[in-house]
Amino acid sequence: MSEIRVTVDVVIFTIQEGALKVLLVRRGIPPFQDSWAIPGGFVQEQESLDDAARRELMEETGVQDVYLEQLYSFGDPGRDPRGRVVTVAYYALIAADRAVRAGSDAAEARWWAMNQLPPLAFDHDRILAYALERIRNKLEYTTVGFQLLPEAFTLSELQSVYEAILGRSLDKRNFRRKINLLGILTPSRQQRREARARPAQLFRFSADRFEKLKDKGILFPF
Amino acid sequence: MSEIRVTVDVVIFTIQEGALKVLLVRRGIPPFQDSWAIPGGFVQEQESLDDAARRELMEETGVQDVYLEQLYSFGDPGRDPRGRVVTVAYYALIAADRAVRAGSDAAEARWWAMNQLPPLAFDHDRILAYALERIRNKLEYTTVGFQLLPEAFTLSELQSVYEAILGRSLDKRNFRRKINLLGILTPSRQQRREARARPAQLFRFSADRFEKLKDKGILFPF
DNA sequence: TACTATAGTGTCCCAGAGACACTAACAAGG
DNA sequence: CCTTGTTAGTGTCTCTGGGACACTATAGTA
Repeated sequence: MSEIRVTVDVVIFTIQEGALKVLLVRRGIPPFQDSWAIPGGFVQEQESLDDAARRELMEETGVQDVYLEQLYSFGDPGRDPRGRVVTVAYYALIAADRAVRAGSDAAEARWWAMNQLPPLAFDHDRILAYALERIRNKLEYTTVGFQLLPEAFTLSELQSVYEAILGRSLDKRNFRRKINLLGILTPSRQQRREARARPAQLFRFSADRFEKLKDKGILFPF
Repeated sequence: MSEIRVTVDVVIFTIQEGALKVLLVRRGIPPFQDSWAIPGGFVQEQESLDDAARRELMEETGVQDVYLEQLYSFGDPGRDPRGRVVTVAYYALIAADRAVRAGSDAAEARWWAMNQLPPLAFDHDRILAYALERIRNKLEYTTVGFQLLPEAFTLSELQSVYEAILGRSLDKRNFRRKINLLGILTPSRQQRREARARPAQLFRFSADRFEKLKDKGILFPF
């Protein structure tokens, strides 16, 4: 009767070479053979939707404890030619320094820049568009941007994450003023020295100060 | 194997007596017999999730063409003691003058004020809390508030909708200034005369001006 | 005609955000 | 060691949006 196959698809974002990238897997079998698709799989009998998404993420990238959030559910009849499938889409943010492995199993997997995507299977273009919209919005009133950086980072690196996601350049002084005003960064004692340039101060995200602000109901305009 | 029952639950909001109310149905059978629940039902084989939500809304209230938006999907194993059920939650906004019928079928149904809810079945308290959070947020950057009013309304009525949803009182002059600045209301020629008081100007929501602003990427701060 | 109830209106002040240009510190190469 | 190239870091002005705040206008009713 009304039993439907339920999958989770996980849009996995990271930052590479100053660009926002997404992990896609190549389909080895029909339908949409050789097309690229968002990694996903069936929800098991005894796991929650969140757990299923975490499991998929682990299988594809080997990482745990990253930012993961439910996005939207897609369930048009006919979105999968094999039969009725409802997918609960998630998106995940992986710090630049942890996004090493791409694809544990045999399937081909690689990172794609969001502005140069291949043709996608199923309705995955819609899902990706929606994920991009969501992360752009969240960037403006939350601290998701920090999830894409290693523990210690420079202000320039943080700014380039924002620019990569928003797709436009930001004013350096205005950006730093806003970050300072939030008061959620603690300077590290160290500096990062790049070749042939002035060293930059390293900072860490201070979650405790962030929690205090959140408890007071203060949001985070960017 | 991995077939799961999928339902849609629709949180149906309206404004009555200056308060935000939600439509709940009394469960006639176990589990949670005699508890109150969000109206919902199984997704049929050949309908989209949106269609299923629309159908539920029609069955419960007899209304069509109202604001309807997907909220979130809830799928913890054990949320329904009878077995694995994933529910895709929606919420709907019904204009005050259309929210007449409550419950077409035999089941008992009634409107409950959001600040005086009865004990709820399943995880429906979570769903309701999330719906309230969503509509509060959306109120601040969209025009969902207008969906809860009849076609012609006074500024005082519009303000009381905002106050009912946000749960706090707003300043009359600041509120009117903001509405004016948006420029999305066209004054009607008529007035509404209440007993024993000065008549109020009636306005209509002008969707065309709204669309123009939206196309320019202008959002709606409240 | 006085009383009551709701409609309608303007100013001041503060905070957040955008536009804008120069100096500082390091490395490499001559 | 001095010049050049590259990135880091810093302050002001101005505009706009939002919050706080109190009185007059118009109707009905007693």
